Amino acid sequence: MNSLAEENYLKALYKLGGKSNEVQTNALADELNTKASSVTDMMKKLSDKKLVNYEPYKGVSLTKEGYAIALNVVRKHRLWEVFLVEKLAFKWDEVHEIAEQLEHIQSAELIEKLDEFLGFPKFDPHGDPIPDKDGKIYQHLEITLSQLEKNEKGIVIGVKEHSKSYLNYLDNLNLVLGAEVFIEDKVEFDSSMKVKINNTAGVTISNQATKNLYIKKIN
Amino acid sequence: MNSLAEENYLKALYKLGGKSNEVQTNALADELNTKASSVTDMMKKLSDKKLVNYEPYKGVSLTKEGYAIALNVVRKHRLWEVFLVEKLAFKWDEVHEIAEQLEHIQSAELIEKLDEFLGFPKFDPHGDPIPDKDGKIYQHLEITLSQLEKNEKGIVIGVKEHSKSYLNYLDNLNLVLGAEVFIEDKVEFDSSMKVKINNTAGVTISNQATKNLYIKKIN
DNA sequence: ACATAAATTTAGATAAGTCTAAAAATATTA
DNA sequence: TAATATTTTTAGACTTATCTAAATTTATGT
Repeated sequence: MNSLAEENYLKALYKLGGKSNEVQTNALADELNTKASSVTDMMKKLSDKKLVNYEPYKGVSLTKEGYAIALNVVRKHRLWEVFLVEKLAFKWDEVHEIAEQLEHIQSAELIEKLDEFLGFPKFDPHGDPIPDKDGKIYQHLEITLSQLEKNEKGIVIGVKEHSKSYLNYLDNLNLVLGAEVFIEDKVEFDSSMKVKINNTAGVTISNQATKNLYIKKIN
Repeated sequence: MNSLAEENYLKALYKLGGKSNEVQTNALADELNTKASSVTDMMKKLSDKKLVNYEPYKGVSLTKEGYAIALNVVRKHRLWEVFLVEKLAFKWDEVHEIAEQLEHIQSAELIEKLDEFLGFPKFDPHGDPIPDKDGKIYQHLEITLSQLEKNEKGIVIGVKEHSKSYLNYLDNLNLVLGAEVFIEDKVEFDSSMKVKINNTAGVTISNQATKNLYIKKIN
């Protein structure tokens, strides 16, 4: 069994380095709001447990086993987020902190039953893929709204940036998962866009916002 | 905010001493599977935080504030048990360990929403009362099956003993919440009973089993 | 009431996880 | 490439929660 702290390090390692990329000590420390020296300590420990590949001064990456654990934590986090939004009516900008706690509950049976209760969702409320029991991930193409051209249409399928303020901003525009967007115009100067959301009156959206929204192009 | 360990001590204090009864150091140590010296340490800490009344060698009891925290942990535990049984189809003998983890999730809003999602249940899957948001408890009368007389009838409303083996034993007899029992005979020698469960063929049940089952008498 | 037993507390140690400050290794740049 | 800057690690300290063993207090029995 791995401690809460260990799980959080593995998850951060997954977030920053994915399946096998090297991550720097400082990057991990930043991600976890801790100090580099604490990271070093933990990397030694995780290395002893064969959950990470660690060589002093050379960065760290997940081992196969560490990856599996990290992915399972991610799976739990995202399933709980679906539960919170779909069943308990939380908004998508309110669920992260609670899921950060729920993701550490230890019970394989609980998660399988929760998965079933939720209808085996493939994506969480932010459009992030939910790894299945065997670690398989249904990743969708990463086209952002900013990449669409004038007169093209798309469906919102996810967000790249997860801050509360951004999610809240999108929510107010009705730019939620499943919303239809039509590009009325693109402004070359600042790369902002004028779009129609679900066929309502057009609004202008900054590049900062459009480049963080994943879209599926439709006709 | 209180640590997980602190919450567990408060909960144990509630279990053993209720709202305000004194609890001995060793009793607490037994309940928590820890050592008396650890209990003493924690009592000093909780006393500093004004969550318990503690005088060396004299035992401890909850303060008003400590009681409120303990009761909230109990509320969370029991609501999660309802969720696990009613929504995720766990059996009543499988939920305790998972609820022991879930009870420590910190989010008042989560619990209010969960309560609503579950339909504001008054009792958990073992018949234990669920304190409401304000700490009110709907306690039902504590009559046990062993107290019924020959030819009397009752409805199972709860268990006094929560061991997995006992719960499993009851489940196999269909002696679950809501089951109807009719006393066909009482054996004076060993206080065992011959009962009909939901009008099926009579079975014999030991005193050990009948004295741990809460019943509501009916006609 | 005095000796003994039982319960409780104190003292000091340990493990996990974190921190600061200093040392060491690596990277950058003039 | 030598000096400087950046990154990382080491050393030692701290906190929380726990333990063992010894000391102390309270309870019990004759």
